Amino acid sequence: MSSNDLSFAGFSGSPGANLPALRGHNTALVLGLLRAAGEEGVSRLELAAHTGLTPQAVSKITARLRAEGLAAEAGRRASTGGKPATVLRLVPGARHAVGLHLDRDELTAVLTDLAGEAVAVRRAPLDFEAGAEQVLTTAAREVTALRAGADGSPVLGVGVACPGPLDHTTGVLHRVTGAPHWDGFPLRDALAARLGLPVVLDKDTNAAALGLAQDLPRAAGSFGYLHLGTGLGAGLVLGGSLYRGPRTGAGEFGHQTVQWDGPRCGCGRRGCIEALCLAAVARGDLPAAARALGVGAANLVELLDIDRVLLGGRTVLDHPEPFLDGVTEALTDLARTRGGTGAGGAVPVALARGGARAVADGAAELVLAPLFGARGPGPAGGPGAS
Amino acid sequence: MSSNDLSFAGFSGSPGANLPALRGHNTALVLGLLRAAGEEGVSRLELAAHTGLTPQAVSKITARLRAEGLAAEAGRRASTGGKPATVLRLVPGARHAVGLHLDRDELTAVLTDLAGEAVAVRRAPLDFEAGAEQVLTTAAREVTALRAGADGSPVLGVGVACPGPLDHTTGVLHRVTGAPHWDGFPLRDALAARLGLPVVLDKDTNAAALGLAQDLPRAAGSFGYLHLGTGLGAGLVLGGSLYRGPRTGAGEFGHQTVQWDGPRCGCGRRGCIEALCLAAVARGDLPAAARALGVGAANLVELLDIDRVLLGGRTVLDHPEPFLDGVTEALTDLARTRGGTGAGGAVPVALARGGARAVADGAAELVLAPLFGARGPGPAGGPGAS
DNA sequence: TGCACTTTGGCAACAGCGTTGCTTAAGTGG
DNA sequence: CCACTTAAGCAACGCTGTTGCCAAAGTGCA
Repeated sequence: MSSNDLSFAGFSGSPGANLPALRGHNTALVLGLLRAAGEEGVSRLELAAHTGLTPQAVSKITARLRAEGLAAEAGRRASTGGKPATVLRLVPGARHAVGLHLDRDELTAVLTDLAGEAVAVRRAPLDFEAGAEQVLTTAAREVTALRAGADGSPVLGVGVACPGPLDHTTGVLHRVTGAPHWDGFPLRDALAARLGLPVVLDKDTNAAALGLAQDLPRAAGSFGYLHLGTGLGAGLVLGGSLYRGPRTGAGEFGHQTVQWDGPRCGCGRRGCIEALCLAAVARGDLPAAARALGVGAANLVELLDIDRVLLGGRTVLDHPEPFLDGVTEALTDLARTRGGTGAGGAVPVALARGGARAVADGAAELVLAPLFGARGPGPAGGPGAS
Repeated sequence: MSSNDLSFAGFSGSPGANLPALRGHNTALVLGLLRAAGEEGVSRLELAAHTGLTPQAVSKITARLRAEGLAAEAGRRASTGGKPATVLRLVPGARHAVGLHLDRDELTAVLTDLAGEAVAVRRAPLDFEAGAEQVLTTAAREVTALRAGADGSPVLGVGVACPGPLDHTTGVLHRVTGAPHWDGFPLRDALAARLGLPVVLDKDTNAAALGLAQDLPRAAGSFGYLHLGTGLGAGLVLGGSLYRGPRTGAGEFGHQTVQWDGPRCGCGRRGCIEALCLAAVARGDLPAAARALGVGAANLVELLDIDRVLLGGRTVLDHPEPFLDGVTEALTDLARTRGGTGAGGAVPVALARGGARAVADGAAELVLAPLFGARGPGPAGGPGAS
């Protein structure tokens, strides 16, 4: 593997797996564990235990990673009665990625290392509705400026996060509210052509959720990220991996009906969370907005059995407490009615890490995440070994 | 591989993949395509095209399957200018599985072949609340009686579908409403010990959804199965595979709030779909019940971007039309507000195939599905090759 | 009737994956 | 000083899908 070609993860496209795909899968798995270990590092034997591979296989894989500069030895552990274990660590600076958050009025761009840490940030005013040409020019300028910070190491690609509906698989925008001329525009390919870099496009909420997923302890986690800004949306991480749905339409949380005989929403129907929430925010009644959000969060938790709810978006970030309190109360109430299923207790609510930069950081993760293993949900379930 | 050991699908447990796992993965993939092809069969080259494997690899895999009796040659295609293709078909009778539906007042047991077709059905009255001993005895008796129908071919295992909350991974029941003594009972292991067969336990709605998933054209499908009987629940198939959530809690659809200031539900909260729905059914107003169901279905479609809604359960099966009409109307209304995203049109609604036996058929699928490939959602998405 | 062509599928040799068996490295503890 | 334990590498190996080549079995035109 040389320079920019980091297409691990195999299994892309056709489902059949051959030897290169298998190698890619295991390599990505090991890289993912190295990343999760962070500064502390991991020993080869620990990697073997976590992956289920033999120590010898891990030795070969890590030897390749070291040869490519992606991993390095970093001291030793204290002995436990025998030869002390050699600690391996990810070399974060070996590759970089760019995350681009195109919001309605502002562009945020970050250059991150392999660990997902931002090493440079740029902001610029943006009029998203002004049209493709202007946006592309601004975006290309900012990305080019950031690339200098990579300091020689390859930039793997650019992750782009946008508001409106869009198709992740094709990289095409759909009728963005307030900017109809964007409908059908192949933003991904257009930007890729300008930059000469791979580009991945996704919704802002999905990018943020993907970024937040990297903080979770293990791959098994499921959570919902609720983003309340000028609108209300959600990103869903199920079984450790981002769930986009067949048309990148999953996470349309704002128009969930929670009061079917309620006030009419801009979408034409009644009692949508977004309408209830934003109306309450407009009249300054944040607790009421939080209650509406809480009802939706409870529905989400109940329907998808998720482990955690994270809140973000400008409106929440401006006044976090009332929202945290309101949603916590709704979920506590839910837990009470469910009677505590053993491990019981309410599903925890927290503020999403990253603040205003959460989306841009997550956008970079659109490029990085595939390198570290897809961590999809397992098989539909097999016969228990009786 | 001999007799009962059909543990394909590899990748179970630890995520690291070795050669046996790879072989299992591809074998399951081919078996899945053979099953999907049904009576028509598939040629080796078609299998190669669908899996992305080379024709030679497919030849080796199918040769093994034929040696094991799981596949057979079945005539030839018409020539297209060269040597006519040999058609391969699954041999449905090579293995069997048992599906067990334990409802509150009745037991339904089916013996199915590899294709999932029922070859024998038994029903027996059951008092689920009477206690474990009685239920186990009845279940063991019925399964034993069915096994005779397998006629020498190995029975792979027993899939068991129950109402209440339970844990699929451990096979343990949780506080079933009306039968507190079941709480914590290890039904899977107890039944496996009696029968000497592998047992898989899951919720009735999950089993039904898994069964219905086999009818879908391709692996990519996502749908929600809404089951309205004595209660209201759902089974979610996302990206072609059943989504259970971390604690087998996903699909708790009945207590979704759709009218947060509505009438109080038995669960303690207000405006749950189940309460609204069942109240309407009780007073004979099926259109109103359907409207409530429709609001929930629209929420589901919007949140998870699913392709299809299927309805089932006794209450729906008794009078399908009003429910189909009501839910269709709700989804048509939703599609109108969304403005038709290109391929547009409303998400289709249909009655679940299988009628009263849908759950039992699906229970058998708990055993069969792992043999045919897990078909989980793909990686979180990689950089498009610019 | 014959021959060129196309398509299907198997045989044999091969590269490369993780595994196994064994050896070396580098500590602890009596 | 030596037995013991733990970590990690070397070499040989089994098995995977792949590649190159060839036989089988049709069509279609001369």
